[in-house]
Amino acid sequence: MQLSEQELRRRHEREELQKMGINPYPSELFDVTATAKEIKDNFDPEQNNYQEVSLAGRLMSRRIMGKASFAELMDSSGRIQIYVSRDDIAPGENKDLYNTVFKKMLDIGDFIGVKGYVFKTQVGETSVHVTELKLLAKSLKPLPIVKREVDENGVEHVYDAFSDPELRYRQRYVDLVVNPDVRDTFIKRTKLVNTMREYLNERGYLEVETPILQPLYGGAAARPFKTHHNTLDMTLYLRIANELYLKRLIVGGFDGVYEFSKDFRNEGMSRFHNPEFTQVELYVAYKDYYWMMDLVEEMVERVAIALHGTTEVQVGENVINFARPWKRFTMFEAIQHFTGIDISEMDEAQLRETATGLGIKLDPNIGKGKIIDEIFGEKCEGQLIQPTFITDYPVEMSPLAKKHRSKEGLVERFEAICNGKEICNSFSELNDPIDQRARFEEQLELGKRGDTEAMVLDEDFLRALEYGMPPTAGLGIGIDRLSMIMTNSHSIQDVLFFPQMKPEHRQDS
RNA sequence: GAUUCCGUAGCUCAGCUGGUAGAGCAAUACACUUUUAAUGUAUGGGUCCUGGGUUCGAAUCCCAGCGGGAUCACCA
Repeated sequence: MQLSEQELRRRHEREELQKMGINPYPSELFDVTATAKEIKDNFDPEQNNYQEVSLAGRLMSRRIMGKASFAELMDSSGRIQIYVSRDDIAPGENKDLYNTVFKKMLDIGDFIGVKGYVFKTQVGETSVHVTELKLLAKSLKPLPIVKREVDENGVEHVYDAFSDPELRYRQRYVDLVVNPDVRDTFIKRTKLVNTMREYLNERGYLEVETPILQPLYGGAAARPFKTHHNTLDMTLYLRIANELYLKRLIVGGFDGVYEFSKDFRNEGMSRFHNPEFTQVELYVAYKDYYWMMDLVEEMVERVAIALHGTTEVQVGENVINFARPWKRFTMFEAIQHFTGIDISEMDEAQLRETATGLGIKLDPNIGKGKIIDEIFGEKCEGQLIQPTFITDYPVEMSPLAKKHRSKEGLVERFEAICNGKEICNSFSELNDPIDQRARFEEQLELGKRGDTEAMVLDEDFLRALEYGMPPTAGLGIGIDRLSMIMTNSHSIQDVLFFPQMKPEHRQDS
């Protein structure tokens, strides 16, 4: 590995510091008493508070003016200016700590700890006047230098942004250091999950864990990742959904269970798809899908408020309002609304003709349900910007959902669509074991005809249903998708710390 | 998977119809004790993604590969 000039110099400095008796990586704790944000929010020159503070972080910029310097220290809360004067940090005869260590041996990116008192400079910048300075960890690679200036109109200008997407995703640690927005996005993501978890816990539902390594995959239409257990000498699959295990727990007598889970699907990648992604799935006994719509509205509204303080969220060009109640359309109503065509009474041939007439290209092998889904996907979904529930899906698309209580050929299912994309999927769960077996068998037929995403028959799940499962409402929410909307992110890679990428260098195998 | 654009200094980018590499920031040296994209002067820093080809000569043109972005298709 060829080292750059700057890397060689920093390595040299590391050695020089050691020769001076300064450990560039000391072990002992550094007692932090304040953060940058806390000081900037609360310092008041009249109260003369924060006169003995201790804080730690990365050195992010330096402006050396001879015997005194200004620098920026960045901790987890943000940046604060520090003022370092030679005679304050090195009061005796020996000025090495300032002249040599601070001015020459320290670099942007190094972790330092400082003690001192807070004051405001002549231009009014809250700053820490440093009386003691200690190196906490030497940085050997130069960080990208991103400069920001706020002009007289309060508009921020960014210079030399660290913007190369490849570098940002591959070296997320660097992205996080120099791009504060990235940090905010991920804090919001965690807050989103926490808000949901609190909501579900308040209602008494039990957070559980179910297997990721499964002998049979199920609960969704997707191609799985396959792996192998050596001792058992058997094939295992990484889960594509949690549904079938969570329903087993409802059979077992829990009234409400949920799981935040990483799921894995061996499919294409795009700005909406990563091979591993996060869902929350919830199953509640004795409820139906109407009840679940109310829950989704309430929970997602609460997430929006928790993240933004309001139900309104800017997403791209649109302002999306998550305030309850959301619009509700059956799939047929939505299609009629956006195309003017009532397809509710059509047979397969009429549907095919209608779809073709709307300019939709259809695979000749697909059946009635799939055609309806195609029409909806092409003509409706993208136009649904404000959160909207779409209900009552064709039975062919939903092998785990209960048949509609009154509408032939449909199931009791809904999706919430927002910003033209699905954010959740839910149904009254199918609990008739005979019907469930028939639906699995239809899936097997699809599989035989070459559908690589068809479900497999899970005998143990059927056995569980035969013991009896109460009427149950189930829900899945894509956490990554919802995070994208809630943080106004264009790509799923922006809401995953470490999105999947090809290896940087091809590995010779 | 398809189409298309991109890959040059630590970062952001110039580099024309081919003549052997530039800027700003960062770095180094000096000056400067309330600056803030600090400033001034000077200096160093490159596998031009990789491998072939054309040519007297390739960052530039051609071919192949690697990596990435965008859009589209499948899917959450």
